[in-house]
Parts: sequence; C-alpha cells; structure tokens
Amino acid sequence: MGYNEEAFIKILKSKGLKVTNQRKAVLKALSSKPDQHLTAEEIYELVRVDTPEIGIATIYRTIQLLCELGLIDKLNLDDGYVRYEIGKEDKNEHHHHHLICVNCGKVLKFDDDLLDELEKQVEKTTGFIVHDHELKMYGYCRDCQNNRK
Amino acid sequence: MGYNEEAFIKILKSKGLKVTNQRKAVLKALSSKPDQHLTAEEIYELVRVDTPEIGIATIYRTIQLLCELGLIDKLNLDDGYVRYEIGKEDKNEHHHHHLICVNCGKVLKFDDDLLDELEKQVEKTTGFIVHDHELKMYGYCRDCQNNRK
DNA sequence: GTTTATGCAAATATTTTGCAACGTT
DNA sequence: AACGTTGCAAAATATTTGCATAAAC
Repeated sequence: MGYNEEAFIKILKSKGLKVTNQRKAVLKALSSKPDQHLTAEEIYELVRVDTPEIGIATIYRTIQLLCELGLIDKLNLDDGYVRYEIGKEDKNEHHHHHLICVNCGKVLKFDDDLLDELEKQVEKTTGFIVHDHELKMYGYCRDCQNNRK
Repeated sequence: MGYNEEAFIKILKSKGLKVTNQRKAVLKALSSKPDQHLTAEEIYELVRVDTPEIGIATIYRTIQLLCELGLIDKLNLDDGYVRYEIGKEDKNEHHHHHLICVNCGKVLKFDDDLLDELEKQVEKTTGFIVHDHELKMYGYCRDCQNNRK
C-alpha cells in the first residue's frame, strides 16, 4: 500500500490531466499520514516541507481533484474544518467509519459489515438506491471514561 | 407536537437564561418547518417575516443555544452550508438519519433500529462508550433513477 | 505551440466578536 | 438596578476565483 506514483500518473494521463510536481506532492503527503484526518491548512504545511513554492489555492484545487478521482475521502467532524484522508486502495473493501471522542477529540476508525443489511432495508422501504454511506459515532474513548463522566 | 412555548420558557428559566422574543421567534420558525433542513440564512429570512428587526448575529447565537439545549439538531450535507432542524420531542425516540439524493439534492429521513446493535458491537470491540450517532446515505431517489443512471 | 495548471492576490461566503444600547428579571 | 441579550459593524476564518506566468504535453 502507500503511495503508488505510477498508478497515479496512469490515472491522470487517462483523464487527459497533467502530471505535475504539486499533484504528486499532495497525494504523497496524504499517503504519508494514512491514519490522520488532515485539514487543507495541515496538508499545506506538510507539502511545503518538500515543495515550499506551492500555494494554498493549489492545495484546494488538488484536494478537490483527488476527491473526484476517488483517491481521497472527505470527512467532516463538525469542528469547523473539512478534513481529508487517503482512501482505500482496494475499492471493494468495506467503508470505514469514525468514532469521535467528544472529550479529547480523538478519532478512531472502524470497519463495518452491518450496514449493508441496513442499506438493503432502506432500498426496499424508500425506493432509494444507496451508493455510499457515512457513519459517525460520538462518545467517550477508553481514556476519557476515567477522566470524565 | 410542534412549538411548545411553555416548555421552552421553562427550560430557559431553569438555566437562568432570559426569555426573549428573538429566541421564541427562532424556535417557532424552526418548529414550523419540521421536515426541512434550514441554513442560518434561511432561518434568518423566515424569522424576519414576523420579527424584522432581528439581526443575523442573533440567529447564529440562538441556533447555537438551541443546539446546546438539545432542541434542534445540526446537519451537515457537505454542500457548504450547516443546516438545522427541529429535534424530536421524545428524547427516547430513535434517532433519524438522512438519505441524500446525489442527483437532485432531496433529503429524506429514515428511522433506524439496527444501529443499536452496531453500537454495542463497537463498544465491545473498541472500549468506546457511544452516546450518539449520525448516519448519512448517499444515492439516487426514486425519481432520479429514471432521469439519470 | 497549444493547453492546462500554478501562484498570487483579491474576492466571496460564512460565522464570530466587541461594544453600546436595550430588554428581562 | 443588575445582568443578560441584542443589533450593528467590523473582524476572523475558510474557500474560491481571475489572471498573467509557467510548466506539461
């Protein structure tokens, strides 16, 4: 897993998009933090270590592009920042979801198998065809159960 | 159901907060649109019909207060606006979740019973104690399945 | 050489804040 | 009368856009 430059170049070329250092740098930066949920500003700081001339506008434009290509996922923790994380390389893998500690802000991922059943139930009941879902659970992590509550 | 002014006044007083026309107007406006997901700007427009002197800052401050009191819920549809909707009066009622049509933007609610099981499983696996959850499903509504796809 | 992408700065959009005036208790 | 709340305008924050320059094809 990790950063696969060759595959990325192939995707860009197949869409008629140009392969630039900036685009490679942004994807590489996100790939280097697979378990974090970075804001645009954090990605900017991270990319600037190796690519100091990059502008924040390019960060935003590249993030949007990577989302459209399905290489990264958008995550909203309702803290005023939109966050991004590197996606799963295996597209058939189950989506992961997020456990958010309301005390310390820690975010854990978890995989789910149960939601497929719920999706089917929803499709039957409402006529909606579900393509994707996002689940967030809020609570207290192991550490914060002792400190608080 | 609907807008219960007496109960609202009781809650405000019990917290040492003042009962103002603006606060009543905002809660009343949200109560009048129980199935909609309104932005701050939309709430502002709605409240100004009867309370034209209200300022947008008061809308934001009141929305935040109503969220803290648990009377309204925040909803993020990732369209650039934070939205609000009137909460359930019965606190023991199951949470509802949202089906979002990626074609026309329509938002449907649905109730769930299956997530309690998932919560328990998560608590066992991760040690997290879950207090709340939010689920969004993205797909195509019945109407849009014919037009598109 | 043509086209697309970048960097910068300015613009936009949403939400927050300071403060004097006002309304509620 | 005391204190919390409001309205206004200004500030802060996050993201987008126009445009000339630069890089990729």
